[in-house]
Amino acid sequence: VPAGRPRANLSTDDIVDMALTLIRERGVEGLSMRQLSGHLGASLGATYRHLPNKDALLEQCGRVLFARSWRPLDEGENPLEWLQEQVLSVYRVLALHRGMASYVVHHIQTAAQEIAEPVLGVLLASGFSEEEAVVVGTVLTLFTAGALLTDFERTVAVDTADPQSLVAAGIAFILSRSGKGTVEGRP
Amino acid sequence: VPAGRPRANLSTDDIVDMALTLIRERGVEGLSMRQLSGHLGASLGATYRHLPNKDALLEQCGRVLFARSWRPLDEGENPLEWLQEQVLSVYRVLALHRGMASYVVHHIQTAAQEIAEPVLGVLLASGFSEEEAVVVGTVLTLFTAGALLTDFERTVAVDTADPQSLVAAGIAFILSRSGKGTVEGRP
DNA sequence: ACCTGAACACCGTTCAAGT
DNA sequence: ACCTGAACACCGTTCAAGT
Repeated sequence: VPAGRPRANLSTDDIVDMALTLIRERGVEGLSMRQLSGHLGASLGATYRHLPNKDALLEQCGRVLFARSWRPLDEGENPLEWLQEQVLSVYRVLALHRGMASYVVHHIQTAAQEIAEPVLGVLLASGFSEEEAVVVGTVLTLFTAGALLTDFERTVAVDTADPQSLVAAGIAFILSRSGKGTVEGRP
Repeated sequence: VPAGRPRANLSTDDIVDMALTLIRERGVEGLSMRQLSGHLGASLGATYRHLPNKDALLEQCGRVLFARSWRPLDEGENPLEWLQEQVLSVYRVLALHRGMASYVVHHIQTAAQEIAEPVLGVLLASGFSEEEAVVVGTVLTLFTAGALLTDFERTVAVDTADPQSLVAAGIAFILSRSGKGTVEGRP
């Protein structure tokens, strides 16, 4: 615990920001409530007055990381390109915060509806049946989760291509199957 | 720690088996080296003489769970049906051992080559290009990993269908895209 | 009213001391 | 030679005592 003078005006945001900084440096595994409080110049009790426990802290960190890396769909934008960009964006943020994947994935699953609607729109418009579209949504979500959770850079097809283009190719493949030719553009 | 008389002839297999029993009852989170040793009727030091640390224990547990649920491809069997069966088999074992997914996924990724070869064979034979086949393999692996790691029963399309048929539908979808009609049977 | 930090009940891991 | 379990250096969490 580094030197720290007592400190008032500690906010929950300060705590979460500092936690994310420490996670970037040492991973989630290396984060302790004592060390965190020390870096904030606050006491252990002061930190616990803002958060009921460590798990709640990590949940909030996950939410913040997701919010930072997630851009909502612009009107008129191609939902498939948008989705591809979002997955890679989340992927990059997670690569910098070891151990946070499972906390961020939770928010991705929460955002599943936000994702599903525009994507299903395009799929239906390009020839998928409604039943198929649901399956495609599931495959997309779980593929994304798998890519984010497995640290697959080290384990899947390391020599073939860089991870980003592999993820991009995977998403493109999943979306490329359609009843009437290739999926492109909006409805 | 329950009553336990001192014990000789402690084997690594005994330790791993007992660890898996305790994990089945209370999850990985609830497993401690002290409690494990107590249930084995052994001392903490005795347990550590068989394993360098807790992580090594969990790695071995993951390997054992994988071996238990994995059946190699029979000669003459349809690789795609086999793969589908294997994914569901691993899924079921993991549902019984909370928190072990990440340890078992490691072995699935190790087995990726064993999976990839026969599956790619079928895909190539049914019209995929070699390049596409690599992508399909990646999608399959990451989809599977995602399904196993996210506890998706609770978060994805809960109302639509049971998890098993969703996984099955996902795998079927991924494999259904081919250059010349539906993928079926062996080459 | 707010904050502190010692105290509690645990961890994983080690290793001097016993047999 | 093998085993034990107290000891060490940590945890997350609480709450009496201070200001």
